[in-house]
Amino acid sequence: MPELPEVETVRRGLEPAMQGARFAKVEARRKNLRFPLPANFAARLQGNAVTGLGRRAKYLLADLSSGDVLLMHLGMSGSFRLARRGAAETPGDFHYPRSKDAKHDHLLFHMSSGWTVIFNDPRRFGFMKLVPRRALADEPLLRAIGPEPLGNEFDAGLLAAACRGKKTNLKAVLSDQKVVAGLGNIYVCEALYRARLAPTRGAATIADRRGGPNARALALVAAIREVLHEAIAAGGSSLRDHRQTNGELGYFQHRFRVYDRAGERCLTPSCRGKVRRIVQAGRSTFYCPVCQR
DNA sequence: CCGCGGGCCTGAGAGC
DNA sequence: TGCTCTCAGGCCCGCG
Repeated sequence: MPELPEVETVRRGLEPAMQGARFAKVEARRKNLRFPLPANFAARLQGNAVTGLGRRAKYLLADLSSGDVLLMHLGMSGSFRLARRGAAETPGDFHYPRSKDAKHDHLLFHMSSGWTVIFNDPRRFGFMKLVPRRALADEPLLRAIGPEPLGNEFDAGLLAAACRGKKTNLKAVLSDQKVVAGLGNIYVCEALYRARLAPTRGAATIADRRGGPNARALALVAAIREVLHEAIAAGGSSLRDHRQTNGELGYFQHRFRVYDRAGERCLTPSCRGKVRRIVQAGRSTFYCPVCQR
C-alpha cells in the first residue's frame, strides 16, 4: 500500500494496542517475508514492552524495553489489523480463519493490552528488522533517507538545492527517498498537480541561478505538505490493500485529482485539459498536460 | 554519477 | 468457467 500518509495512519492505529504494552506472545508463521526474519525473532520480542511507536519515511519503528528497535516496512501490500483477544476475528479463536486472506497473516503479536496485532502481506515485499537503538544512526536502511516532508527541516531551499544541477525530471526527484522521505507514486502525482508543475519538467528548473528556490519550488513544497496533511486526515488512500488498523478504508482516494483518472476531465476550474497517463521509470504518472507545465 | 530495467511476490481485472 | 496477460502504492541491484 503504503506511502507516508498510509504508514502514519497505521502508526496511529497501532498506538493504542502497542504503546506501553508488552509482547506477551509472538507467532511467526513464516520464517521469511521479503527477507528472512531476524534470528530468534519471536524470542527477542517476547516479554518486551513497547516504549514508543514512531515513523520515519515509510518505516514504522517500535522502541523496545530491551534496547532494540523493531523496524517494520509494509512493502507494497503489507497491512496491520487489530483483533481483540477472544473475539471472533482473532486468530486462535474458534472462528478463525474467516477471511480468505488469512493465509497471508504472517505475524501475530499478542500484546499485554489484550489486542492481537496481525501483520498480513500477500506479496511479501514487507519486512522487519531488529536494530540496537544505539546503532540506529548507522542503520543502512535509514541512513540515506532525506528529510521528513512535514518536518521543519524540509523547505523550498532544501528541495531546490537537491534539484540543482540534476538532469532528471521532477517525478524522479520527488520519488527519490534520499531527497524527501515518504512520497510514492500517488502523492508525487497529486503534489505536482497541485503545484501545477509537469512531472516531466527538468528538476533543475525549480532552482534559480544560484541554486536557491524559485516560485516553483515554493509552490511544490506547499503542495507536498498540503496533500500529505489532507491524506493523513482522511486515513490514507485505499486502493487495493490499505486499510486502517480497525479495518476501515481510508478515503483519500476519493479526493485524487489526477491519480488513476486517465482520460477524465482536469478538475482545475476553466481548464479544458484531460488527465493523461504516461510511464516514467516504468511506473504510471498521471497529470494534466494543459495546466501542469 | 545517472537512469533504466529486472526482480522480488501474489492477486485482481481485462480480454478471449 | 478458465486461461493468459497486464498491472499494482516499494525498493534494491546491476547494467550500460
